Amino acid sequence: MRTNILAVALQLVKEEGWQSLSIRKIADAIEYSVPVIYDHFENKEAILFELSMDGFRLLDRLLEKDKRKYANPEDRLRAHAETYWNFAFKNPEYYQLMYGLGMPCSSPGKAKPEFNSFRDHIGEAIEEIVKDKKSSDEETCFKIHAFWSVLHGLISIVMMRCSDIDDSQMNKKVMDDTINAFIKNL
Amino acid sequence: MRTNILAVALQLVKEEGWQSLSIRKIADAIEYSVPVIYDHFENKEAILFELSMDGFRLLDRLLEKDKRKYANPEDRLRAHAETYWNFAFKNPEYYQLMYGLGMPCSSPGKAKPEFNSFRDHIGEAIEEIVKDKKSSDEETCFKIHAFWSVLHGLISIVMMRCSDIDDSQMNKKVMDDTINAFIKNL
DNA sequence: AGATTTACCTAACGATGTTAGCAAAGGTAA
DNA sequence: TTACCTTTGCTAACATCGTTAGGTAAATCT
Repeated sequence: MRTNILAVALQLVKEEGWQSLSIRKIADAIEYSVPVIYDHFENKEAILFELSMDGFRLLDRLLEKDKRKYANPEDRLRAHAETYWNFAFKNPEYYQLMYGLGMPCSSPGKAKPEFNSFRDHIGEAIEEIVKDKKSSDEETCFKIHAFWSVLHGLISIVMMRCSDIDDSQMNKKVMDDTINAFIKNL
Repeated sequence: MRTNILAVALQLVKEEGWQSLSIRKIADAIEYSVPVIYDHFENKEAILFELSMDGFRLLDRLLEKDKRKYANPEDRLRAHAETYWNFAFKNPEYYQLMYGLGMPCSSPGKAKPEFNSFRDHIGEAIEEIVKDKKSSDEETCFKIHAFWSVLHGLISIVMMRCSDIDDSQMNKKVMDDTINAFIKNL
């Protein structure tokens, strides 16, 4: 039942967006009355939270794959960036929910470890890359933060249709260029 | 009246955030009944839209000041970045509304010219910087896009409390470092 | 059989955005 | 003055939302 509620909610969101998701629509879709939903979730936010966790877990699984595939930290970092990008545009509902894009944000974020999954993965790779170079912990931390921000900025601007570049291939190319420049400067 | 509605709405948002802004609260605050608001705005979204325009205009005015102050394009680009950053954190309500951070987004963005004000300003500066170097129009366009994305990513991650860095001075330093690296690579 | 727990529903509460329709006030023309 | 019309504002309602109180009927346990 719990699983069914989450699945149906996600389906509705894929069809009509976060804005139009309501408890009543979920109830209709699972063919039960409204209060049944409250037997399984404290409130609507709890449903969104659980869905966002699903998103983080899905992303984490993809990043783990990269880790197993690429021993070289630079290759791995590139793969992580690509994975992050693809995840965002294959699952925009998840990405919007996870980072509060264009919707009331469920997550102050810092609370849950899943939230930092991407940060941790690119952190590992970046630390390995800068290991040799004499880079302070603080500098490394900054670089990790900056790398994530760049990616998130590129993705969210495209996702919110703020980009003046329509072609998605081109937008991807902008990311590749930026990532390359970033890695060169590590 | 129209002006008053907008002013009161902004005030309410500053006090309690976008989530809790309602037509009825606005009506209470201006000491009129609810339908009066609909004499001046088609709906709630129109109010948000108008407020976001105010935000874009305010930002534009600050960027224009930079333009008058800095003739050197590199200095100007740095100033624009700083202005953008400061604007975001002095007016988080505006920034959130303008780019749909943690709230239902009113703007598909591309429609309004005000939306591209920042893009245009940094675009001018960047074009002037890369003028000498043999850089295609497309490459320049990409660089503009990337520069904006980097800034937006840094700002929005900090604003949504996704950053693991608490100190705002440090977050600013991350931006400065990133901007420096970016400019060096132009 | 009787008691209790489970599964589920109807119906409501309060808040939201939005609108229909009315009342009072003031100006204009006869 | 009287008749009209526009302006200005309101009350009251509608539909939708998240949420919950309380009830019913079946299933389970003692």
